[in-house]
Amino acid sequence: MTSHRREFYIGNVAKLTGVKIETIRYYEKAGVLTSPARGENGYRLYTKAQIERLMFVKRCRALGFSLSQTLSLLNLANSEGRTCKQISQKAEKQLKDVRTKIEDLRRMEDVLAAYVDACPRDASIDCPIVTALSDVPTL
Amino acid sequence: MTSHRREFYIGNVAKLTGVKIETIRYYEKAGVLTSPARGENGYRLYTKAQIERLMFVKRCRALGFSLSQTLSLLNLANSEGRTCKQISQKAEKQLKDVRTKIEDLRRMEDVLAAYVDACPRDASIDCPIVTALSDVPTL
DNA sequence: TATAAGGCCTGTAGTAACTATAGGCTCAAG
DNA sequence: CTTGAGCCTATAGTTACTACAGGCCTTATA
Repeated sequence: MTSHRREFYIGNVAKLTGVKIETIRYYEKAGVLTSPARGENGYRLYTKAQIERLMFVKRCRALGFSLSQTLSLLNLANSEGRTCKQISQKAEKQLKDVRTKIEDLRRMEDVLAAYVDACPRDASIDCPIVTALSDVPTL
Repeated sequence: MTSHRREFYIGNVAKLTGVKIETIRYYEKAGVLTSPARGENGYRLYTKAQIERLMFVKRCRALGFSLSQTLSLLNLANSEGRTCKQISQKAEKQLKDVRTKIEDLRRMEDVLAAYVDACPRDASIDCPIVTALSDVPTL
C-alpha cells in the first residue's frame, strides 16, 4: 500500500460525487456502471476512472437523460470512431424532449392560473374551479 | 329494461371519457373511483354520476395532480362545508409545483442548448459536450 | 348446432429509477 | 471484547399505469 490511494470504498465515492450509496449500487446492477473490483473483504473498490464515469452519469441524469440514454451516451462517448455529430444528435433530441415537457407544463400552468384567477378564494361555497373540473361536455 | 339506459358497461365508459378500461379499473382499485354496482353477469355498471367523477379525475390528472391529490380534491369538492379558499389553495399549490418543474426543465434546456451550441456537430472527434459531461472538478 | 369473436372478469407481473429495510459480515476503537 | 460504523446481498415498496394469462358469458355466423 503506497501513500497514494487510488481505490475508494463506496462510502467515499458517495461523498465525492454526491450520489447515494444505494443509487451507486443500483447503477451497477442496472448496467450503467461497470462492476468494480472487490477487496479481500468483498467491498467494492472504485478507481478514479469509475468515479468519473459516475459523475458523467450524474450529469446526464441532471439533464433529464434516462438511464438507457445515459448508457448509450456513455458507450458512444467511449467508442473509437464516434463523432461530434453523433453526440450532438443525442443532445438535440434530449433538448427537444425537454422543450416538449416544458410546453406541456406551460399548458397546465395556464389552465391552473386561470382557475385560480377565476376563483374568489374566500369562504364561498360555489367554486368555479370545482365547476370547471366537474363539467361534463355531453353525456 | 327501459328505452332510457342509465347504466353503462366499462367499455362504454372508456369510449365516453377517453380513459382506458384498465385505467378505470385501476382507479377503482386505487380508491379514487367508487366501486360501481354489478350486473347479474358480474359486469360493472356505471351511473352518470360515476362517469362524471371519472371525468373529474381525468382533468385533475391532465393538470398534473397526483392520484392522492386528486382524491383529496374530490373529497373536498364533495364535502358539505367546503369553501373556495380550500379548493384554490390546492390549485395554487399545484400551480407552484408546476412552475417549479418548469424552472427545473428550463435550466436543463439552457445547459443542453449551450452544449449543442458549443458543438461543431460535424465529424470532429473532440466533442465539447463529452468534455463537459466528463469533466471532473477536483478528485 | 358448433364455434369463433368480442367484451367482460380476476390476478399477477412488468415499467423507471430509485429508496428503504432486513439480516448479516467486517473492521477499527475504546 | 464489545460497540458502532460501514459494507454486503436480496427483497419489497413507490407512482400510475400497461400488459398479459386464463377464464366466463353472450352473440353472430357458418
